[in-house]
Amino acid sequence: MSDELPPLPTTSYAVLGLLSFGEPLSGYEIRKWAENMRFFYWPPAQSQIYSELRRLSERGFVESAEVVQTGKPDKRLYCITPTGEGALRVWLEEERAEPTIVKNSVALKLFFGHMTRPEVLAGMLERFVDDTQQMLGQLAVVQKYMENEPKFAASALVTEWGCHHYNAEAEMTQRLLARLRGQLGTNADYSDKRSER
Amino acid sequence: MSDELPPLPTTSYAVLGLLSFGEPLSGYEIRKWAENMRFFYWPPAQSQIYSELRRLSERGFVESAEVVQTGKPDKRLYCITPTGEGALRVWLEEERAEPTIVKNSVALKLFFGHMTRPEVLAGMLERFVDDTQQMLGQLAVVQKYMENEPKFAASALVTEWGCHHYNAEAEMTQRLLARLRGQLGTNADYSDKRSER
DNA sequence: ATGGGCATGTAACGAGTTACATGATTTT
DNA sequence: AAAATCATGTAACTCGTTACATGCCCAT
Repeated sequence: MSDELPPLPTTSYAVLGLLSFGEPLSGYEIRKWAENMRFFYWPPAQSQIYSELRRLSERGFVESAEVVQTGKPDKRLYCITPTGEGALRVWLEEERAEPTIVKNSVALKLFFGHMTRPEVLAGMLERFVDDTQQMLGQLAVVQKYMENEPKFAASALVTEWGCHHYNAEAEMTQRLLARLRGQLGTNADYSDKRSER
Repeated sequence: MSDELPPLPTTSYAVLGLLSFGEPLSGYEIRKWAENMRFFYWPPAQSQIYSELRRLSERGFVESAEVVQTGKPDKRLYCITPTGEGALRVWLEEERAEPTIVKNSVALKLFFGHMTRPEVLAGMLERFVDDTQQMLGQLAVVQKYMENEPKFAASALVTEWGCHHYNAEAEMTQRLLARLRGQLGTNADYSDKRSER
């Protein structure tokens, strides 16, 4: 009667999903996988991964094959259970997806651009382009790893999508930057800085 | 000595920044503005806006011109102070920007696509394209409001950037969808569903 | 011997959401 | 008469991060 467990947050399913590829993984390994997904889904902190695994375990969605010692420190490997697979499938098939969350502080700062000098904004956008291209390079590595592995067919679709995404982002930002530089001289708001000296 | 206040989270600056355009705003009005920024910065819950305003007020970054009654319920208008403007400028000019956070649960679900049928994934992506186009329409309204207002010159740059962004997103997702549909028949993993009936 | 990678976990905190509470005015 | 909009706020909670604690192995 009182067994209406609250729904799990998306982050739990992200952890659960990583165990659905067949291999048992430790918390530590899950963390590394999750980091490769940061391009489209922000990974939880290391400590949260361990607590998610405990919660998933309480629900019977994962099981820990007991501690393995490979000469290294103790290592607790987790497997997804049939119950867990069922729960994952139910989640995957839910009609209503929650909205995509974006927190782009560069965009936010540019939005308040009237409070600072255009050169500051330009520098910020330059760094953003650099960062985006770096992300792109890192994503390309992940993608190369996944394409041609049939197990990761769908996953590779996502990383490829991500490549296009960050590519487009970098290009759009560069165009924006060019426009911003073009306005540097002509903008009435800031042209008085010329007369300052 | 002990006055090392902890740095404010980005969300605080989002609220503070909205008061930097000159007009005093109430919590309620800030909420509406923040919602127009959801395209590039996820807005805090209504209740959090009020608590951020209290925190900002404690730091002397904003001041509340006392309660105004326009026939309607009480309305507390907040203004940014010179101290607040200084703090905002310092934040805007910080060299190291924090990373952009993305939580795209559609991408996440597609990443685990091996656990469900391609038709489910296709339906999901279709809905995502629809949602993206709807976002685009809403953003266009905001953008129209801001362009040509000199006060919002920088802000309009962001909304325009956002338009390109969501446009690109919709197109990329449609291409992805086409590819997914193309694989529906040829993929060995799922071709056995044909023999099911 | 120093630093980095492997490996797990706890405690305290801060960020952020949900649900609730209230009540007037305007629109349908 | 009902619903939406305006308007503010509290309490309880969950989500998620940071910092700390531990300790081994491996490479430089």
